Amino acid sequence: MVDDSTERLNRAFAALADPTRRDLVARLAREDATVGELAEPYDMSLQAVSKHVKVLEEAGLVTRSKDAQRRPVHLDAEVFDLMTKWIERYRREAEERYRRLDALLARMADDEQPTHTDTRDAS
Amino acid sequence: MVDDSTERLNRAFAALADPTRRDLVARLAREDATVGELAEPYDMSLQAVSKHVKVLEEAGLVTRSKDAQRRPVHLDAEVFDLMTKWIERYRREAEERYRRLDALLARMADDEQPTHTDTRDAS
DNA sequence: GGCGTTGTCAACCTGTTGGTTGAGGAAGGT
DNA sequence: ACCTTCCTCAACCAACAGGTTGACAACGCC
Repeated sequence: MVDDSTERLNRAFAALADPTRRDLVARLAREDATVGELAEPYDMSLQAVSKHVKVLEEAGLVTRSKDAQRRPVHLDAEVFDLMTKWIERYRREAEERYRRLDALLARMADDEQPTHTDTRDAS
Repeated sequence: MVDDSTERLNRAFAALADPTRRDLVARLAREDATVGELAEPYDMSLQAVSKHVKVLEEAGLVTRSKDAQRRPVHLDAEVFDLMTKWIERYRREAEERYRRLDALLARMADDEQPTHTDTRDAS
């Protein structure tokens, strides 16, 4: 058991790494659509688009009504949360650290300010 | 020209699709590190980690001081913004649409509410 | 200059991805 | 019952990704 969210993030990020799939997501954000409708604008076989949709589905980004024949694809935004939370966590950590580094550098600059250098050993 | 940010998003999402690379990012969020330090905890050759770092670098997620020999890897959070903006944009669109759909359904339910069906034409 | 440390480059292997074509399954219309 | 529409499945292919090992480049230290 490799931590379930790890696998979900793997799939989610991989799914969005493809520009065609990002475009599908962008369009599905506006309205549900069938595979046929989704395929129309691309210079690509229907089967290829079907595969892309399958990837999105396995990534949990998209669901399909069991409706059959006309089975519209629907965007499920939940996994997005997982991704943004991951990203934001480390972005904040990095920025926080950067902020602290900045403060440290500022303090060091202050310590250098006095022209008479302090040579005493602090121990 | 395929829109520069498309290519950047391709690389960024692809980079984070790998759990080892996400772990590298997580560690680099806390502190800069050399390739050797980064490689230590993994059951994987140094060369493999070096490749991962290169992928992160080409994705713009990480920079290296030209320092040479001891060339610490440093997390650059800027690309994160691009990703979260992309994700949040479509998540919001989807949620907005969902909200509107909900409202529509609520209205339809209201129209059915009265037991005495109103047959007058509203025109 | 020679040596250890640190990291990259190159070649190679294997599995996966993104596309193709061809065949076929499942529902609805007539 | 049959046709059409919509979609998936299967086989195949080229390209890429993630790992390996081996060679070697760049720098700091004696």
